[in-house]
Amino acid sequence: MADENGTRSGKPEEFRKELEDAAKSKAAFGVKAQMNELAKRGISLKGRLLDIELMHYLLNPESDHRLTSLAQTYLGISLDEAPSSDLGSLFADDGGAPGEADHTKEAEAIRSLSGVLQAELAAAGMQKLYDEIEEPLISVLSQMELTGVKIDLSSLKDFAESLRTQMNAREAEIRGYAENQALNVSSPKQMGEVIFEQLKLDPKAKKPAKGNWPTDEETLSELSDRHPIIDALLDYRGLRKLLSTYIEPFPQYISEKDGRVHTTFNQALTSTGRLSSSNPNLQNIPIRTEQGREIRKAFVPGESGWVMMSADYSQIELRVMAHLCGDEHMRQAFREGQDVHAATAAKIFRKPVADVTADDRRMAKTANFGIMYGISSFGLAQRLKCPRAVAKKLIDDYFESFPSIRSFIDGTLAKARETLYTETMFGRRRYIPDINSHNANIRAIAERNAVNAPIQGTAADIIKLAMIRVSDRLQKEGLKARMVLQIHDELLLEVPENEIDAVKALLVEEMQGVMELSVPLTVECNYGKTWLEAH
DNA sequence: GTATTCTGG
DNA sequence: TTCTACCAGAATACG
Repeated sequence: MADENGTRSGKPEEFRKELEDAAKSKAAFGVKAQMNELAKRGISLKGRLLDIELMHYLLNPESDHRLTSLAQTYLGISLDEAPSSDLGSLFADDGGAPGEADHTKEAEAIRSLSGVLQAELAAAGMQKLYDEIEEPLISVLSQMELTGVKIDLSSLKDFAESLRTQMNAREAEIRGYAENQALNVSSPKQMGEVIFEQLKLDPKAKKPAKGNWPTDEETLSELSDRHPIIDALLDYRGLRKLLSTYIEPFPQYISEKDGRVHTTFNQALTSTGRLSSSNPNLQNIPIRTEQGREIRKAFVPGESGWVMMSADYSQIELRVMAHLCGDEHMRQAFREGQDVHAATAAKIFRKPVADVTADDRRMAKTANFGIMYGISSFGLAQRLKCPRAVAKKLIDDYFESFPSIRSFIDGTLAKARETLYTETMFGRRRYIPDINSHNANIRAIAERNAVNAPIQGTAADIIKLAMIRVSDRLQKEGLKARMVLQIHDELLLEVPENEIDAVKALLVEEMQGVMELSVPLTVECNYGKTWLEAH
């Protein structure tokens, strides 16, 4: 941050004026964090935001974006480590305030880099992606981070106590079975030895050459008939996870100023263009188990008379794939609002939809996801717990039923081999340097990444654009409702009761209308007193 | 610091 | 012969 005197102008008031001057471009490294700090001091950063970290993230999402590396690579100059967070670097467009001579070397580097990287973006066809998606998203995310979300800890107290009691009982039970009161039940190494060496629950299992016995859920659930220690351990782990990850850490994240939790949305991190969330991660709050869902009940509106509202894209990645490959059968299924996994099953098993069994559907659903992730017959067999030959037949039938999906995959791979990158509908790139590797395993991983990145990345582009549109609309219409979280295909808002209808309509309209695909983008929107009820 | 495990999309 | 579905973050054990 700038010191109290301002670093560029003589007086703090002049500095504020420049920061809030929409006609002045601001270049910086990591604009969102600086925007947050300014906002806390009542200063609203305006004007073009040339974030060199974000620009470089677009140029190559998986590379190192540190300022020192960028200065070295693009300018050939060495900067000191531990860069200052001095806002003196914010000004891009002129020589600084009158009479100001001592620009830091770092600020000069940032200024130069902003020009160089903009040119690189234009050359790569990603100027619009920056200008129309990532740059406007900075202030949307800044606002979401500053707003935070209310987590009602008092509502979790009794639940936490109950979990602790259950967990302690399970721990004692496990130590009893193992006849070892010193056993660390949380140690996979120790539990592996108890299960496979002491109790010998799987006589066929061979000790791994290196490392420990595997004790993950998938392995253990196979053995649950053999001894009650298995279910006790799985139960213990589930309880412990909830307590140690989703309940006990939260008090430390609650701000003393507003009593809310403020996550950080990382905008320049993932390989595909998704956001991530950290400190705390609010994108992996449990929902699948009954006890896990209790946690979502604690996510509540900050004011009485408000509700939580959730709007999520239905099957967005599968729709993106249907659009990208142009498969007529899959597109038709979506257009007609069919159950797409059931429709897939009908096609690959060559039977009417009415005859599709739950098991047919489950296999087709697994296959659909598998295709998007660049499946192998071995991988599909493992997931379906079926013979590899059966899985291979399923994949063959799948591609025979959806030949355009195979063409899409082949075309994507061919282009990647040629250019060494793939791109989303919006031109976002992911480089695939190993696509021509002579090592089959490395090449296979690269191919899976190449197939998945345009699908996952296009979905990420779509929801980012929707966030910008929703934020604009809320502001233009003078609504008090505010976005608080994004969870990849879902937006969570808190909304005053008298705005419910307006916000619901606005969300559906903006999210569905982000862009026209050859399949409809459908959004489901619900609200309630808690996040759980809104979902 | 790495490995394991589990949470989400 | 080996490995095996994509993208993440956090807590914990252990060397």
